Amino acid sequence: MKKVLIADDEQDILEILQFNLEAEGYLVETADNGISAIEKAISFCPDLIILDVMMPYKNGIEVCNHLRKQPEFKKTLIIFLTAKSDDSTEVKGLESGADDYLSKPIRPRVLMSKVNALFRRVPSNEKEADKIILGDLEINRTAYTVIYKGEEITLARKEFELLSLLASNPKKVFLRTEILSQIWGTDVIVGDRTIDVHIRKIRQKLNMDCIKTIKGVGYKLEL
Amino acid sequence: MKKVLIADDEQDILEILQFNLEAEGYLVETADNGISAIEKAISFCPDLIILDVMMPYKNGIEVCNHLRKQPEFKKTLIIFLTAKSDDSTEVKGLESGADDYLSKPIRPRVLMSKVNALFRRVPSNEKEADKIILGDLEINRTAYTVIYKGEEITLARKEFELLSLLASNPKKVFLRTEILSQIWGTDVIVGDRTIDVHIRKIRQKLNMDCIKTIKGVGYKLEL
DNA sequence: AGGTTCACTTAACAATTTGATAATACAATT
DNA sequence: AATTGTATTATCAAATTGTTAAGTGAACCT
Repeated sequence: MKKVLIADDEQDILEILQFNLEAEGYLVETADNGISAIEKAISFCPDLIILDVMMPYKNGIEVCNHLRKQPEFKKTLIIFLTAKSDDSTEVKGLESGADDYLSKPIRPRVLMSKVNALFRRVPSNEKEADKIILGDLEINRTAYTVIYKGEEITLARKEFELLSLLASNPKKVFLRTEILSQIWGTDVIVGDRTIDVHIRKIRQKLNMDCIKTIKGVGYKLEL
Repeated sequence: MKKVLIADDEQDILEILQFNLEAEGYLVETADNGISAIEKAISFCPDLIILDVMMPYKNGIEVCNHLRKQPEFKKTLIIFLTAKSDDSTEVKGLESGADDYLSKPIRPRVLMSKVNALFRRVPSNEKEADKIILGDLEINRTAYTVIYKGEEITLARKEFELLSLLASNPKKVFLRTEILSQIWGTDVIVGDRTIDVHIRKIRQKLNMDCIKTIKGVGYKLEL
């Protein structure tokens, strides 16, 4: 059963949405401000978050930006809700990583269609996809753990994501540009040595040598 | 590079969309009616189709329904475009399997945000390891490996690219100028003996003699 | 607030790999 | 034998990556 978090400061909107979503079989929680939305998102782990743009304490876009930084919310669906229907807000919303945008007044049937359309795109088989086992190496993306040769090793976020990426397609050579855009995103600019340093830390922490360097090309994982 | 098909009967809309999409690096084709949209979809295999709802011969929703029945369009992204902004059309559109809905007038920046947001959700179908197998020689461009007579041999970047190039079209004679422009690019100028030296290294490392020299012309791979 | 810790980034330099060239040797053709 | 084109080898410069240490800023904890 899919979980939906709705954040809006207007009580009646919360009720309408909750009613409609529950009627379609979704599990719903609500929040009435930005701070509480973040807290509930963390505790509730929803599959979809519907965010009003204008809310007390933290507006929807800020909430979205904050959440998208956390790896566990990278894949969560986010829909914005707003009365404002000017371009720049919409663009800002979508660029902060939202999946859709809906302007008030809310038309429940339209909303439901959108919600269903979004869920159609997201494969629900998360359990298998989140665990990668390669010989001595076991990566659990949900639990955020790495076990190498029976030993559990704690990796920092970037290290973890980097190793995950390489492990997601072992033997494939990932170009440095590929790694950058996958892990750092296209708009962040980091120095040349950043990737190397993370690679080094992984090699060091896991005491492994199966991350191969292909000079002038990139890195690959090979057990 | 992602491919986008736009179908609309208004020429100016086609142009605006095409311009904006191409500016972001998409490959664009257009159609100006429903029938032609279906034909182009089949021949062009786009990753995204933008459909005007109101078009001659077959409207957008009919096109969408038709395409969604074909297995090869199950995963294709579809966005509707329309002047009508009544609920029932929107709902019908989304329920016929579209991924999003955009009402005219088109605001290019909003459209681009939506397009980008959708593509973010659909992981680009990682190509299967592209391999070239020629008798005893196996070149894996994804893993960046060469296996010759069962033995894995490490080649430097230029060597690898050079061998790949020759293997990409065995028996074809590659002119020296061709090799230069393919591997070194047009703006880099290198001396006359550079290619020879790399060819020699490959022959040496692989201990092979199937790179034939055609004096005064170029090289070819022949097993 | 103030201080501490930690992840992340950058800088600086060392180590390594690589690619290009020159010099020379060889082979084929005229 | 002279000419033209290619192979071989050694050498050096350039490009690339590895490593260490230090700086930065956010989160956390009094």
